[in-house]
Amino acid sequence: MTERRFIRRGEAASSEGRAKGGGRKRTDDKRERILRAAVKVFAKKGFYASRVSEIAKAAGVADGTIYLYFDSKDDVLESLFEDRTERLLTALRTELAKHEGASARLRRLIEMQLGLLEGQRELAEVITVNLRQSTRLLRQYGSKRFVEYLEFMASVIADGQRSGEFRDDVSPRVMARALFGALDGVTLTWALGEARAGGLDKAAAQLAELWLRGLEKR
Amino acid sequence: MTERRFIRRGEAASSEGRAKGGGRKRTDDKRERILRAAVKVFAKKGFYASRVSEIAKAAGVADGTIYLYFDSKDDVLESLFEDRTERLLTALRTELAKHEGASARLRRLIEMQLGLLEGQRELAEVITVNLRQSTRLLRQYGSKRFVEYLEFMASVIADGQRSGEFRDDVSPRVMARALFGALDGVTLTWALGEARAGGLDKAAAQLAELWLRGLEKR
Amino acid sequence: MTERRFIRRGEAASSEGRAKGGGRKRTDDKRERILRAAVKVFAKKGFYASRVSEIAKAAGVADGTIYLYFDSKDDVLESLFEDRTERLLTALRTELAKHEGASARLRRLIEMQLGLLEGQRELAEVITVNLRQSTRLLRQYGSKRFVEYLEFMASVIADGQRSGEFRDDVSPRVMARALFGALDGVTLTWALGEARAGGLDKAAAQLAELWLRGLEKR
Amino acid sequence: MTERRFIRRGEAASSEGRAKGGGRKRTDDKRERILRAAVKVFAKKGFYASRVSEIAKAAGVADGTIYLYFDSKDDVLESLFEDRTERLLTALRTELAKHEGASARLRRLIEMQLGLLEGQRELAEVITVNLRQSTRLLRQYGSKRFVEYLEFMASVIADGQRSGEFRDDVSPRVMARALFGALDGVTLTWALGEARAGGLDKAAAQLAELWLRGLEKR
DNA sequence: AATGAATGAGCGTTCATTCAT
DNA sequence: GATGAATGAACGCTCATTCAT
Repeated sequence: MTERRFIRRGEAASSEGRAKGGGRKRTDDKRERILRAAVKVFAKKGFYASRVSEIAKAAGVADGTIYLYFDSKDDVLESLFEDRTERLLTALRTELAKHEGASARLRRLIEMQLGLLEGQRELAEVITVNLRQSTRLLRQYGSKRFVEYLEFMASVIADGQRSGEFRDDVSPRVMARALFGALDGVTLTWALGEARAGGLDKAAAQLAELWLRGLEKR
Repeated sequence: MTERRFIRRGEAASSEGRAKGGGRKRTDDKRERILRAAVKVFAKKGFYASRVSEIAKAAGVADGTIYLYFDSKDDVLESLFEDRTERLLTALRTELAKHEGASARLRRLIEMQLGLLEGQRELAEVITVNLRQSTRLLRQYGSKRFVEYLEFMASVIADGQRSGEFRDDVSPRVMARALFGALDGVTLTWALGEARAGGLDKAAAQLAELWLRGLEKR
Repeated sequence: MTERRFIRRGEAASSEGRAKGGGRKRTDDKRERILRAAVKVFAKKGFYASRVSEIAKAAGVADGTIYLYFDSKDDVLESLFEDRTERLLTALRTELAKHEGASARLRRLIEMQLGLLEGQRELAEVITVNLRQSTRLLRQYGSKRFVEYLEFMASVIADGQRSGEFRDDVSPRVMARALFGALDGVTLTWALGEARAGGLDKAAAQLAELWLRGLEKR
Repeated sequence: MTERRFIRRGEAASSEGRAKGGGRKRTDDKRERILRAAVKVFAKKGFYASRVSEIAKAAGVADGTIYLYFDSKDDVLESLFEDRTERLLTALRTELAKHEGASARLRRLIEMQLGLLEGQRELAEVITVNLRQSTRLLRQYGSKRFVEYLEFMASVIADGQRSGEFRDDVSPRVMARALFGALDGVTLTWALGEARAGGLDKAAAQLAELWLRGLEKR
């Protein structure tokens, strides 16, 4: 709920800001329009089955226009991923700063990753599924942003270990990968399945509980 | 280690058995040869970037021969996935039957899923990455075998809840998805990264510990 | 002679008209260029032995361009046939309107069908031979235009019966089919043979005489 | 009716004769079986859309077996055509010998060409349609047999001119081509259409009448 | 900047033919 | 002779990308 607003607000802010600020032309809208169209198209048909012309059509621009904003089809997916991950990361950093204690922060992180996607089924599909479809993305698994995101998760865990809240006999990185995988797996099933409202929120509560108990020092 | 043998043994058994039993021709070899070649090629380049002709070459057969055993390129991936999942499932059932208690069984499951892939980096890549590249596979996420596999995981958890070993305030299915995701995420990072020997074994121990504590009733 | 001009004029008119009228782009030229190339290629090698790439090369366009104007290779043949039949039909209607009496009109029709192909050996070959090579064309034997053409022939005969010029104990449709077959057979032999100049004109005279005597009421 | 028997008898005679006479092996049956299967398959799908394996299946032999009796797929069609044309020619020569006068003989010829195909829709389709689908057949339009057949028709007309029954201001060869085309056109329409019983017989009567009047000297 | 017609390299799949058994 | 698994050359079509306007 609240979380989704971060993204909305973010998007609004960036485009309005730019348009008004005057530094950049309104064409920034176009970039964003293309990305939004790409989310829809990729979610519906998958990266490989999606045609550049379909994205163009969905975005209301000419095929060639896409190449004014992106280097290639791969770049569209990559940019999409980078862009959305950046937003999530920004929102996370802002939000987690408000919470004290590794446990509370990890719980919030879990809630947010899943919460941000509730109601954004298409984006969820793209992130969970299509991410693995671009050869380039794969080979550099992951993009800078993704690595950054994982490192952020790991740092939350490491902080907890340092403060004595979490067991320190586990690798923060491995745990971060595992946690991301767990969240990703749940999201994937949800997105490809019925995508029931509230489904992810419930899952978030259960997962947070499980993970916190699992990491708890005793 | 031990686990890998299940697969090896399985393969050997099946092909020898058939060759001797005489029911099928030696062409069974060819199907298996194609699947093994596909693992290599898909792992190296990804499903979409892989060419049927490359698989054929790697398998030492003509391009057309592939179509004597599979309907399409998609079908090769699908069959590969079904086949390997079935083997894993069979091995798991055999192995878990030897253990008492949900905790012991869940730990063993985690060890096996990761253990079976240690040393089989290519297969690991195919299963974790390429699985999400076939449109057909995606839309039916997943294939019968995959659902069967997830259900098997859920049943181990549900058994633990029934016996009082595990908390019963979590959904076995959600937990199964999350656990699979966690294992999958770890495997993916391992496979695409350095794939250090013993890496997955260590991760398995940590994950088992975390998961069991998280599910533990108290 | 005179007749061929109908086609020439028709082509010129249509493309000029479009270019000037401005409704369509110059791409109409391209469609026509492809059709003309297809006539040459189909005539030389037959429909099945003709390669799309050969047509493209002969037309001076890229392979893919053909698919901007036609759905498939089959569609090229079909369109070719429809297009040329329509032109013939239009020319016939214009010309026959100038003649009084069923006999005179039938004679003119025979002269025109053969006359239009004199000097257009390739088109003759395509129409007589390749027409029967497209599965789609076959199954719908024939296309709307072809049926329209046969009906037109039948109507000329039926008119003659109504006016009392022709015997009325024959079926106009059967006669139309037979007459078309006769003209087609003669054209085929001519096109595949020496295609001697004036050959079809002579044949036209003989066939007109034979057919008119055969249909004459007495 | 009577006519069809020629073919039946002919077929029976040849295979029985050979089987009993002992000179050739029973494999001649196989050749004939393949040809009959080819008629069915070619008629249903056209030459190009027909698969050698389909013919083999329809004939109840292995794919490779076909190559023991024929050089290629083209050769199957060619042989089929040659074989059936020869039978028709033999039947025609036998039958026409019984009739006096060019008119009676030409009428009989028309009746027979159409009559032989009544009830043999598949063969009719193959002869009228598929004949034009083999590049090789086309280029040698026609095969020896076909030319022989046309020459036979021309000779009947030439005989009539010599005896004074027919006008001598037409070319027997052109007339033969035209007549064959007329019969072919009628047959094609019939075969691809409803193929109503008696349809060809009626058409034969009308065509014979028309042609004889058209050729009549007066 | 925006367009969209044109490009052409690239690939999955087919199927006539072969040949070891 | 008969088989049918295997072959691999061949091709229609697609679609990401370019570029003249």
